[in-house]
Amino acid sequence: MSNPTIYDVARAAGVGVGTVSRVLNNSTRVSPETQQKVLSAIRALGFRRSKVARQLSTGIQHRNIGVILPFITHPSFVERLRGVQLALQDQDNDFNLVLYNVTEPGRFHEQLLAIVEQAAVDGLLIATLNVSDEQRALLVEAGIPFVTLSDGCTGQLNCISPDNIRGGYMATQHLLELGHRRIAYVGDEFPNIYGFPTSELRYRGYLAALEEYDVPFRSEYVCLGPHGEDTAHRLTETLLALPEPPTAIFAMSDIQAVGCILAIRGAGLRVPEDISVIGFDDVQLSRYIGLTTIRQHLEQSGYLGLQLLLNMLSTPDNVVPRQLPPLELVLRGTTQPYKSL
Amino acid sequence: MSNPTIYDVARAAGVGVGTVSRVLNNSTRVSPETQQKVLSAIRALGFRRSKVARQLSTGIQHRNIGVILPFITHPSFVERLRGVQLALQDQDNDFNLVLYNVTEPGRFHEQLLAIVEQAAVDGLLIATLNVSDEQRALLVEAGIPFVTLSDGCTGQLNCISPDNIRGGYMATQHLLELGHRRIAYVGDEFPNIYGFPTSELRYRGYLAALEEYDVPFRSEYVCLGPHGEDTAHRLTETLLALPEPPTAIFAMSDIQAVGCILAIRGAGLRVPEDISVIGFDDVQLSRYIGLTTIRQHLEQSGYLGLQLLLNMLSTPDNVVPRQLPPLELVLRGTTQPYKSL
DNA sequence: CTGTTAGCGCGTTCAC
DNA sequence: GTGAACGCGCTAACAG
Repeated sequence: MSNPTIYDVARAAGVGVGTVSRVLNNSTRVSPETQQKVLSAIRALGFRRSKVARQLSTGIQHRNIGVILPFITHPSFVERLRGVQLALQDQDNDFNLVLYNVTEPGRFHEQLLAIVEQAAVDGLLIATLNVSDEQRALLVEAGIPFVTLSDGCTGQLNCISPDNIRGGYMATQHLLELGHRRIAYVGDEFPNIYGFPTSELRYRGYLAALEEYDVPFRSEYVCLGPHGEDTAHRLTETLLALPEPPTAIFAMSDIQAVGCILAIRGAGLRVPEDISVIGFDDVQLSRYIGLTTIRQHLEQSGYLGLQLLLNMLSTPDNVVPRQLPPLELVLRGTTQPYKSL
Repeated sequence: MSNPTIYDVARAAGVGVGTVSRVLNNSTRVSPETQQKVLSAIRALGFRRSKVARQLSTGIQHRNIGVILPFITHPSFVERLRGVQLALQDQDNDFNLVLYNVTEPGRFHEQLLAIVEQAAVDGLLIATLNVSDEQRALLVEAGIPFVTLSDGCTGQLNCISPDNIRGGYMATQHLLELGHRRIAYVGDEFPNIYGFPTSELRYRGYLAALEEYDVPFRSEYVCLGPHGEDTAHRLTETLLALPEPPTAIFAMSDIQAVGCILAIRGAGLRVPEDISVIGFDDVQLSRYIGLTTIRQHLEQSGYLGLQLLLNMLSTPDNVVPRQLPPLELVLRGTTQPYKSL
């Protein structure tokens, strides 16, 4: 029932295993006739040589680095992946890139367990997923170096993370400096389903900026919901229906900002003339639609993350920390100074 | 110099290999003291158990399906990958997704060779890359089932491909029906660096449509260059500088269409009032910027391709062909009827 | 040219 | 509870 081995092939062809191995490896020292015999035996049995046995025997192990991320529709994963890929190619080492997709938040732990159990990976990059202490310990114990691209890690060496609080502050500050006082926040509910606190952190920056500018907090201006353009669209509609709607919106991601903009336009209003909108991330899309946003260097984070991981893999005793460039305010066309009507 | 094995650990801890194996697998039947001895020996030696040996021994091989594609900045790879991922998750089988990135066209063959040599993969999805007969034979001989997401395969069972000629025809026809007669084609030089004939096929559709509508072909309206938004931008500028510039542009991809639009706007003209633009692909971006385009169901093609591959893997004797939905004209805001000035 | 044999590193029976 | 021996499927070195 199990797959045929070279022994089966050898028997079927009436030769020794060595010969089978030789034709498999295109060794020249095989007579054409026996080669044919072996070849047809291989075909007849549907033989396929075992990768693992081969690797064990040759000692040639190609190593895998795994990237595990929630494969959500969000474009940010692409940008990070691009960076990962770039780092991999720069180093020119023969690591395979194995992609693990977390479809449901609940399955992350299960998948992590499987990865550890199978020893499937030599190093792991964990993107946009919250790693519990227990999970950290699991990986450490298994001897699998890992780097997280989390949004809320605080000064851990093996984590690449932007300063989300500061980013939230910067976005809100920009709006405040433009004279806006009725500023809404549209973001993910927190903690979000994957357990990362991105939205909360950016929200805290939002609060801090409001306080700094002595602008009273208004709970009706805070709209939280599941991540996505559609949700942001709906939330914005409720915002617009308010007796005193906001004059500016800080969306916690560019995709959500798009939802906001579409909702505003759908209500017959203009961006930025009637309402200013600022996003967060600076994904590629934002360039094309001219969205003002906070650039968090997503590609860089993937790049640095993988570079760090490779560093941990090659010289564990000499791991040099990596630093993300500071967040930048990218001015484009969706914000403008507040004008009273 | 080589990595320590359980034998080394056993010797260092003064126990047998069996015991080491037991603590490794959390077998309960180990006394706490010996467990500690083993554990510290493991730590001292920096032991990490071999993945391959373990797999060989347990017989638990997890299978890999490889996806090889040019990891260009082009967003279409993302869409296909999303489809691939979806198919993988729908089947709920424990295949690992291994990503191979072709950075330089010349390296594709080399990478393919490596994949075959290492038997790294149980099935291969080859996206947007031209596979020579020699390479096909290589894969067949190695017993690696593969599916291509090529742009120019003609009725092969293991290929998912849109009808690019027809797509080119549809795009051009749309422009012609709107009354345009001065229609430019902006596309990749062909064959492009990766050897696939996409641009040429769509161009042939363009020609066919022109002929059908008795519109004389004008070579100055055909602008070819390396793929990318920037190139399209430049090419469009030369188009606009023509004594008699086109009134409509068919760009062979959405990204290039974006380049065209930006160039047109940069010249102080409007889209579609002054010049109509139609793209090809219907990537996500196009929805946001309201680009009229030909939808080629990229995600679907990834989905169907992987589904087909899994089908070939599980029941090689009963491979059912897959069919891509027909191309669709997606009307958005970048084309309008021709108006003479 | 070809058959035989000894590992590759680990899990897993067996006896002890 | 623990050590020794065998086998996973294949390669490579050694005889013939």
